[in-house]
Amino acid sequence: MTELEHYIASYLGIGKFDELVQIVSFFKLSTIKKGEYFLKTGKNCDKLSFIKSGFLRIFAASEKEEVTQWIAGKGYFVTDLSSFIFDNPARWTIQALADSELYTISSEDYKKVGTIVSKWHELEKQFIVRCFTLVEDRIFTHLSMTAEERYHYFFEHNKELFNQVPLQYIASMLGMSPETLSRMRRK
Amino acid sequence: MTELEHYIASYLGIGKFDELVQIVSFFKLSTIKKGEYFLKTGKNCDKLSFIKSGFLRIFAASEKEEVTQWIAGKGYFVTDLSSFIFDNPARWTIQALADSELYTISSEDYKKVGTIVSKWHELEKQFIVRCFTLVEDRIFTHLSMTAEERYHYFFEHNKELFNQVPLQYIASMLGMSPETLSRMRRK
DNA sequence: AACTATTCTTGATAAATATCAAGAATTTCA
DNA sequence: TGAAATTCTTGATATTTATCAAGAATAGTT
Repeated sequence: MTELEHYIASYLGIGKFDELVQIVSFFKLSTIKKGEYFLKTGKNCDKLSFIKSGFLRIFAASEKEEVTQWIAGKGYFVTDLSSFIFDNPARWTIQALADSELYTISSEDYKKVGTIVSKWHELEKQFIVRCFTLVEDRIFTHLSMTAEERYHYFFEHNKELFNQVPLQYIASMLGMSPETLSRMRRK
Repeated sequence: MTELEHYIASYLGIGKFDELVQIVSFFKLSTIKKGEYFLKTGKNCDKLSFIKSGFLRIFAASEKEEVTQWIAGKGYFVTDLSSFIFDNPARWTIQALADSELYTISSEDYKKVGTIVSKWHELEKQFIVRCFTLVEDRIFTHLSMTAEERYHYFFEHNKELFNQVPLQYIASMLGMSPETLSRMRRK
């Protein structure tokens, strides 16, 4: 199995191997250079990508500053889900934090998958429910933890990010100032 | 159209009226008294309810205290989504904050809907994506707003809660202490 | 209505976190 | 490689929010 087959099988639980191969064949490998934009707020997000290597930052502008919603690395899917599914204007801007390799499916091809794979909508739903649960958990961390606890929790689960991504973005994503993150790291 | 038909049509966009009527027929009206539990953490959540009247609080125990994740009122659906879809043990406890009327569908009947309504999984997926987007927005409020801004934002959008629900739960849901919420209200 | 529970408010104080400013370290790029 | 730009750290200080404690207000119960 290729890497992408492996990930899609484990995320979506595609049972039949020939279906899996068909799905994967829709994804095209491309690269994006550090600093380039995958998506800008207001545009339509017509693609869903799987990160083979590199990092992408999902963020939006608030009144005062940029707010980093998430940083996605190897093995993550990236898209503006609402824009991708409903053809809304995107709420997020997505930018490469490093040269990255992406397997990308267009929304056009994505729609075809439903006609090819039996139970696709069921599997897709289940995948989105898992995403929903993760985001819900993240709210819980904001309701029940201090900044320092969030830092530790995140650090334990995402060590790889800390050497490869500017810390200011991690701070924003954790809901604290860069100075505060810096001080917590010292300990 | 009944109230429930109206809500389900607007949330899920069911096109065919006879399908809508069939779906709604699975929902049974029942009542739950103030203080009673709709669901307890660790149990299986085998039902999805629509609130006709009243309020339910969704919460979980953290190390220190109870953390209120959300308070649902009239017009909301309540369930532990992950438990309902995957038959996991529930992560949330759900308790009535007032005598409430619920339209409830069992997970058993819920599964039948997929066989009755064409495009059900598609519609269901779209509904869950909307829920995902709402939760994502909520994270954004924690990353970009102060406690006071979150209070104002929430108050503007949920005025009805403030007279009918203990404020300590609203405070918890907004990620602040009850005293802080009290002080903000004074202004 | 009177008693009890619970919830809410308020003040005093402590703790957590943000802001500002400057210098150090690192990265970028010509 | 070296200069410029960006990012990170650190200290001093301000602001926000939490905690503790007590009394006031409200809701629940007999």
